Amino acid sequence: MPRAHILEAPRASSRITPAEREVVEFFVHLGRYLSLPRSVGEIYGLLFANGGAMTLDELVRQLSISKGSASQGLRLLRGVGAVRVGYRPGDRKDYYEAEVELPALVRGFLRDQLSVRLNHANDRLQRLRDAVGDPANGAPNGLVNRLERLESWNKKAKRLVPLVSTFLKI
Amino acid sequence: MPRAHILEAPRASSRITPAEREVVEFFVHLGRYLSLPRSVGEIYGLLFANGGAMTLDELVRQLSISKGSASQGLRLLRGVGAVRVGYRPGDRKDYYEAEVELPALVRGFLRDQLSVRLNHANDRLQRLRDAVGDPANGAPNGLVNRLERLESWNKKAKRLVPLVSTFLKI
DNA sequence: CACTGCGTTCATAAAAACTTGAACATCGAC
DNA sequence: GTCGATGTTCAAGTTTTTATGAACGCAGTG
Repeated sequence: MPRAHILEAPRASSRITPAEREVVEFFVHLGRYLSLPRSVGEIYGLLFANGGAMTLDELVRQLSISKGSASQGLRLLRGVGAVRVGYRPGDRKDYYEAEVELPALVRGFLRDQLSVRLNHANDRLQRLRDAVGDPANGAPNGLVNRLERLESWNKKAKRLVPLVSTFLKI
Repeated sequence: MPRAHILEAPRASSRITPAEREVVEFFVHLGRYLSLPRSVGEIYGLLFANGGAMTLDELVRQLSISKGSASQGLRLLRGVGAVRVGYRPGDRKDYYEAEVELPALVRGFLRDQLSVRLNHANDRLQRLRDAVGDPANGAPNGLVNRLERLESWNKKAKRLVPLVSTFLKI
């Protein structure tokens, strides 16, 4: 058994700098508004701070998170277009890089999340209005009317999406 | 001890109708996208379905939720402008009513939530950029630059808010 | 073939969010 | 003043979400 160095801290291959820590915390904080897990904010934050491409392994070590968290967090971030994966010839590792262009991010969100949800909500609304229309269900006065109004708002929101896209693409 | 009626369900003073139940479920579902607690969706949903003004007590009974949940949920909903409180002469109860005008709701959200957060984020960003600017903090190459870009996006988002307001006010 | 490096999966542990209910404060009525 | 009705608060219990790490699958390499 080698000599014990009890005061020696667990060694990370490369420690993150105070500046990086600050940026990571900023994105963790920001992520809270979007109900994102802390680990996701940390991963994106470190990739953003670092600027270059990093491997899953580096993220695990430098953030002291588990491989599972890193893998799942990266999947989510890839899913919304917030990180890109890169490859290097003769290297089996995946290299992750933060997408730092807000327009690209928002475009991805509008396209993949918001529009889908608006359509989904519209379907549900139509079915709801029909179900409520049946007199047997005892709908309060004016309810069908209020639901129809909801539908018209939904349509308006759908029209808003491309407007926002245009504005941000500038 | 009175005679037991083991098959008798607990009696609510006035049961909600199937139509109302459907509407409640719709808003619970919708609330999940906004990360709102189930109880909040239920409360808003029932107020929306009902159309009229209801007391905290009625919400508690008809939704079978606790007084605590109802009180806290109503506070949240008041906070974002989704319900209004009304009074009646000679009655100490508060009467709650759903705000069903989307423009009013979104205006409230943009004004009270989004703008505040954008400003908050901007403050944090400026402090972050300054901290990161200090060479002692070991910032990676180009980080200050990326942070400045974030700031410019933040400003762009702020400019977007009135645009959306205008569009929805139509 | 076995072995190793890399990423994913998933049962379980840990943490966070939500709900409950009882205690409390406030306001009028008596 | 006491009493009852009403709404809020908060500690404790419950449920949901997030993190962990061991097991697994897959590709290359030898």
